[in-house]
Amino acid sequence: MFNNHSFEFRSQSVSKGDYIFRQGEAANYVFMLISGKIRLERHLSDGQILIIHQTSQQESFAEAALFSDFYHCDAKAVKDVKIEVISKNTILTKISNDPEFAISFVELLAKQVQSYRNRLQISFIRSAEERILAALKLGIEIESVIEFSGAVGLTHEACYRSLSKLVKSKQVVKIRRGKYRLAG
Amino acid sequence: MFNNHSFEFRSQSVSKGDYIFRQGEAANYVFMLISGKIRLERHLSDGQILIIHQTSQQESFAEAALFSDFYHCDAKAVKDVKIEVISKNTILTKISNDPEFAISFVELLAKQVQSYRNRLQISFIRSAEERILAALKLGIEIESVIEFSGAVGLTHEACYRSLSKLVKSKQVVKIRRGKYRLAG
DNA sequence: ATTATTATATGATCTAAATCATATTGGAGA
DNA sequence: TCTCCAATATGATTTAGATCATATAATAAT
Repeated sequence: MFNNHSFEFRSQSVSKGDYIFRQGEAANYVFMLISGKIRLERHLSDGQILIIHQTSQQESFAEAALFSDFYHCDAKAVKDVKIEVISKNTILTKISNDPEFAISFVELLAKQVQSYRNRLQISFIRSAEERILAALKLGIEIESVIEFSGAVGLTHEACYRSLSKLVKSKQVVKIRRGKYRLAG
Repeated sequence: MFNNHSFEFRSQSVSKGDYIFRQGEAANYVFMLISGKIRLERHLSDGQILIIHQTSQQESFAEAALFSDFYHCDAKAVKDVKIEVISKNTILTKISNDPEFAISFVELLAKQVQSYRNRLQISFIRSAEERILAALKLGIEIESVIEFSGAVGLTHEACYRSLSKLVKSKQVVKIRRGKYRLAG
């Protein structure tokens, strides 16, 4: 969404495995992912890591930090990434001065709200198989079972087991090791 | 947030138990709750009902429908409510023309995103007691255990049991029948 | 005032996912 | 090529929450 708008930003490269920002740091910037893959993750008190969001799309992230003093999660480069770093002030000014931008920004956030509602909904499904099916129907992809298990809130063992059952019952197709898709 | 802005809206009363809109209906309006209490709920395939959101605050709801053709949940009056009904067009125009409104609307949505991330996070906590504690720390209130169980994704039986343990271990205080608060 | 209904509450049992264990596979890197 | 390591995969066991059942208290309805 930032494509159509001129910005004062600086480009930055981050190597795979490195962090773009960490939970608790002062939140001064919003980011635009240009290439690669990033993951937003949060550490739970019991050591579990929750994947808040993950994308390799050209999209912004950490917009929720606009009105927050610090980041509430880690942003990690899952692959080598190129990002654009935009100061919070720049965006707030643009929302005020550029109506078209304001609308598209509101749209972005409204869609995020819906997407979180969907994820919340699937997290309430008790059966592992049903939960995995629901996640796939929502468009959550399985490129790695361990990653996926973090996204749906199941152990990876439960995911492996359920996936193999779903494959047997022909509801899911196994593309290759660790990679699955909805059947049909 | 709509208080400071002049709007063309119509006021409407809805009796307890009635619906303001239903899942699947054409989404033409955003709403502002003036008084009473509303609940947004979604029906899961297994019959479970997920409470998406619930509030008696003076706040807007169904903003996510701004860019959606139909509502994705039911809006139910938990108590008798007074609401203001605002057409989607009105709001979109206002975002374009009123920079101050645009910023506060973005803020509203950004906070909602954070709030859903928080709820998603607690829904991934496996221990019922820890989950309930986390929910209380997030400010989710227990005015009714059955309501609360829907909000945190546990059965009401599990909630009753965990709450009584938490009261015994002095981490939670029972105010009265069905009403609990964090200790301290 | 009496009945009906719903929320609260707790006990007994079941079950499915978590946990723990172990084996295998495939890829990264020396 | 060989070694190492992380991801995949599945088996055995445990356990906590779901489910089913029942009782009681509070509220609403008549």
